[in-house]
Amino acid sequence: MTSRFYITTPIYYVNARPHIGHAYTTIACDTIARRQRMLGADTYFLTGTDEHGVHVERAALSAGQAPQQWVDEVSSAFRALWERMHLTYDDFIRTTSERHKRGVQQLWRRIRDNGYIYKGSYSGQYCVFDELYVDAVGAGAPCPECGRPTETVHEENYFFKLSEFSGKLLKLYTEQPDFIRPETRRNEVLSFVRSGLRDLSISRSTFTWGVPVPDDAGHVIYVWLDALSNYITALGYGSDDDGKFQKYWPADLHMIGKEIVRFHCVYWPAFLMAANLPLPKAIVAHGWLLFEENKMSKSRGNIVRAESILDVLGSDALRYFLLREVVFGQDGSFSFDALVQRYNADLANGLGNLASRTLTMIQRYFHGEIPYPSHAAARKPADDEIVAIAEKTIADYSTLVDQYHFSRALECAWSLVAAVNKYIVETEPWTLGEQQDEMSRSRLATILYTSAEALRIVTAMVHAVIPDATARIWAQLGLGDIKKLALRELKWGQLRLGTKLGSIEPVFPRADKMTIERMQKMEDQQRPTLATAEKSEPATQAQPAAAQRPTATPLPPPASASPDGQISIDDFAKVELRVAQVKLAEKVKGADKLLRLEVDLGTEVRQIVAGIAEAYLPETLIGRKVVVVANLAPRKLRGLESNGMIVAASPEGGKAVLCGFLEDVPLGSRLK
RNA sequence: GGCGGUGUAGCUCAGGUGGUUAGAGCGACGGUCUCAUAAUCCGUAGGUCGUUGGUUCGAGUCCAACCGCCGCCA
Repeated sequence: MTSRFYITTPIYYVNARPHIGHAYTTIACDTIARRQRMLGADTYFLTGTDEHGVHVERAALSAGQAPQQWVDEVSSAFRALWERMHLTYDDFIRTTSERHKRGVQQLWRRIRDNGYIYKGSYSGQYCVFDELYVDAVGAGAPCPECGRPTETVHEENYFFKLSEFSGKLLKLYTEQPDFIRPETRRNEVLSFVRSGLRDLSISRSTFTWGVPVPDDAGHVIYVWLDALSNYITALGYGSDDDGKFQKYWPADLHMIGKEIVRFHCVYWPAFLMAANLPLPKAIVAHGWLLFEENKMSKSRGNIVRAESILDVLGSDALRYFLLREVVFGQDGSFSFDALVQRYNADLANGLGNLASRTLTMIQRYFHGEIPYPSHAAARKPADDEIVAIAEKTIADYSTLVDQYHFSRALECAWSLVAAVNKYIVETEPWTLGEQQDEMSRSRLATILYTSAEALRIVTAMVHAVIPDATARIWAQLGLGDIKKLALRELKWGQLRLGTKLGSIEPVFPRADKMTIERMQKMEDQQRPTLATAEKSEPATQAQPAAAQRPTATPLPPPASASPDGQISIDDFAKVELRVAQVKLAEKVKGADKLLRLEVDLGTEVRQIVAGIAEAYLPETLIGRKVVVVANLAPRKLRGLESNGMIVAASPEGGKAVLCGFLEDVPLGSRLK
């Protein structure tokens, strides 16, 4: 019986276009899925988009679009990118699809019929932004997720009896220590569950963009219950044809980011238990991909898209970099510099060059046919060493990669590459190539066979990671279609003598100095366009790219003032003043005058460092609406990046007085 | 504030159960070969192993306190 393997990515929220963070998760899953297929497993790889919730509704409205139109666009952007990257997913689920909605409602009914859903009422604080009920006292208390002031609400909701599952969940974590990886996430979940679980509100009635609660159209199902269900609805759960569900569920692996551990490790198993459905076998949480040590964010303007990398270096380069550079499970750092360095050192100089030199010599000395020694005496200890290293590498690599230690696995694979390069230098096949005697020819044949066979083995092993280049090396080795490779049977000596090489060409041409600039330039060019495309972000849209990246684009010339000091209306229009609300304020260490603020512009939260500490205590500012210069170029103060400026009156010799409003104004409103 | 984690060469990290001169990769520098994508290969780099105490014949490796960073929770 063939084994089955069902693997999922999270479904991506369509409030933003795909970037390399999304690509990272999906690449990791694609690698695992490809490997499982090569190992002969009947593999099913699912990804998709999460399209419900108040954020999406809001984004669509502000773009003047119907929600459905909006989500169609963004969802297709994800699929377009995945196609370009040759990601081999088997299905793409959208939460707005009928098949999904039907399945979610079915799951709801099942949980309800089992007695785990009840109608209750909630009065307290609610964060509209995060759709989150907040356990806090006092009107306007800040949301623990985003820091925005919460609203006091009284509403009827459906609740899930999460509190009844503490014991069962703890039993699950104990009996299956590998249910949650890595260990540190497991510890978090354990302490969360041990501290006691409260029932979970699983419906919302304040907006409509969601899946209606069965038999009560006034409510929509909580986005997380909606979203998590995708893992089974995509398999046909709740439909007439649930063959795939029967076949593939439970999932072998849910791959997720560390920010959604709780939903996957606590809520999801509890929902499934309540519905009497089998639980997934494992959940693996990876870390975040940072850009040069910083979190990628819209306000920083440092989100890296995958497109420029694909255009310049190709998808293999990105795949290899992400899996090799980042210790899986931990946060990792992306930079163009590191990408190019890895590319040149490992792919071009390492594997690419090994293929090139080996194949060229076989071409030159043996007319392009894999040679084999005619004399047993031509064999030397160095050859056997390579065989031993190769066999050990096959074993070690597969152990590591099957534990999702991609970085160490690739390091291990490359140790074979290095060993073969060294072997070639030490055995000097080019010297033997000048000799015509039979012994020299035999020795030369041994060396080149050994090199080519080692190359074949590395190529086969890492195919799941760098599929395109390895397919080409495979063809150059004269081995045809790499897809037919049975990885499980991979071992030394399978390369047949006489195999005719294909045409040889470099697979990883070296990247020159201009490479980084080219990618960077593409990113910069893309940003203004994206700002326009992402209509959900009026603040970003209005913000010229020049303001975000002062080094990349020349700054506009200073506003031309007339001799009497007057400016034109156009000059004033360059200053983008907007209403924002302070959600967090704290003193900057070591600075008497500075406060670090986080302000909400309605569409984004950004950090501003303001020199008002002598005039205001931080805690008095929280919740206050202020005026912000939104398109001011970022600047570092005391090591903190300030993205804008708070407008205040500055009397001579007196303390600053913040600008405010007598009437209430919506966040993000522009002053003009 | 509670719980958990973490701090080792310029960078990224290895260093079960304490034991001779603390390791690897990359980068940098010097050298070599020439089959190869100016690639390969060889050599060099002397890091208070966060700080301070303690246990021990002996601690990067155990304990305590402190400092820094991170995560989860409140």
